[in-house]
Amino acid sequence: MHSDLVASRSAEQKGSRDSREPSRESRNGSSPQLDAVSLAIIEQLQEDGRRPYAAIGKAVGLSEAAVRQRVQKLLDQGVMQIVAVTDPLTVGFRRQAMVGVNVEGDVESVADALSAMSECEYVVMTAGSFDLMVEIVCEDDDHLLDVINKRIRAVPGVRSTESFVYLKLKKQTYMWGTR
Amino acid sequence: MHSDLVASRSAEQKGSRDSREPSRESRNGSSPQLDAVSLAIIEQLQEDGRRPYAAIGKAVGLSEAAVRQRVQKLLDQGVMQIVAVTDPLTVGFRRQAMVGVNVEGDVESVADALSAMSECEYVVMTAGSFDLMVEIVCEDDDHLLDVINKRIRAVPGVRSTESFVYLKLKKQTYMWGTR
DNA sequence: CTTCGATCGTGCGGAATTCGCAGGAGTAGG
DNA sequence: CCTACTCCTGCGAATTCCGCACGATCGAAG
Repeated sequence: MHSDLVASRSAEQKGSRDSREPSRESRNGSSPQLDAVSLAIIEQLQEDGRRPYAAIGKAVGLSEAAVRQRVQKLLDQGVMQIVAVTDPLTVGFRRQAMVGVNVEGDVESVADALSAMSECEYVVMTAGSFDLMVEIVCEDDDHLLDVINKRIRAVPGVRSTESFVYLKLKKQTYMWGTR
Repeated sequence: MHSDLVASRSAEQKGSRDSREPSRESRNGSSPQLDAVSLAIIEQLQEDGRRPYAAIGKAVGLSEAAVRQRVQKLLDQGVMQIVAVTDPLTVGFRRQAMVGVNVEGDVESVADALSAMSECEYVVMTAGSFDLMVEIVCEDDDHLLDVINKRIRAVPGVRSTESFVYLKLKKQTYMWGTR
């Protein structure tokens, strides 16, 4: 697939539209319209976030400078972030949990309130028997208890919560592009 | 805090043990025993996965080469990975869901089976009304339906599942160290 | 049809970073 | 004391990053 991109480069470049046309319409109203080349760049960086721009350029058929500019734009737009990820349990956070939340009233405002809490690492609005799913990372049991019972339940609009304490993280991947 | 580390460097270096002693005992039996310096390095890379080694070294009080060697070891050991992360909805995966799974028999073997599926991005064993929580990423509704009803439920030992389809991702962070 | 402005890619040279390797220092065990 | 091992440092050399000027394409306006 990389060779495909490379091989078609010159044709693309002088073609009228090439593969840079938006791959899909925006659904959120704020989707920054990614083309195939940016997707390929993201895919490269999902394999290795420190891969040199020149190597990425060779893989996707762009110059080093062009890759650099695209990556910078993707970062600026917030489409992508390049970070180190770990298993929190390994790094000293002893308690982690997924919390299902039921809301009365405006779900989004509750989601915003929870997002503002540093212990909430992941907040998503869902359809199903929970309105929100929230992943929280804590230092110990006391901290966990405090966050769930004092902080989350104190948010106006939170009707009820159900907690799932993590026992063991089995898989964590970020390479959707590469399958 | 950075200045603390930097200031105490020379003392640490000639001290008998310095801050490099393991911060916590291993709980999993396979935890590679991280010291304070490695934690600080991870923290730097959680802010920016492409930060130069020299800059990290200045922040944690190590030479560029030492940081490089430590980062390489952390990557080799699988303690940390440096990757690009995105909101899958932005990158063209239109359906995403959290699935709670109830298991009869060996939970871990079911977790392994689910981990082997490329659509399962995140698999964790939990305590609570689900034995497993699985996050899945799909291209569209058909794909999602297929994964949940055909693939996940076909795994031996899966008793029941409950799905929470993602409506909107509100927060996604990886900076536990920096708070 | 031409021009203007904006976007995007390329090439280049200098600065900065990464890389590999040869020590030095501390520790544990015999 | 000596060896083996681990971890850090310092230093050239190769590579990469970065800023910038220029060319090409496209849409809109004149």
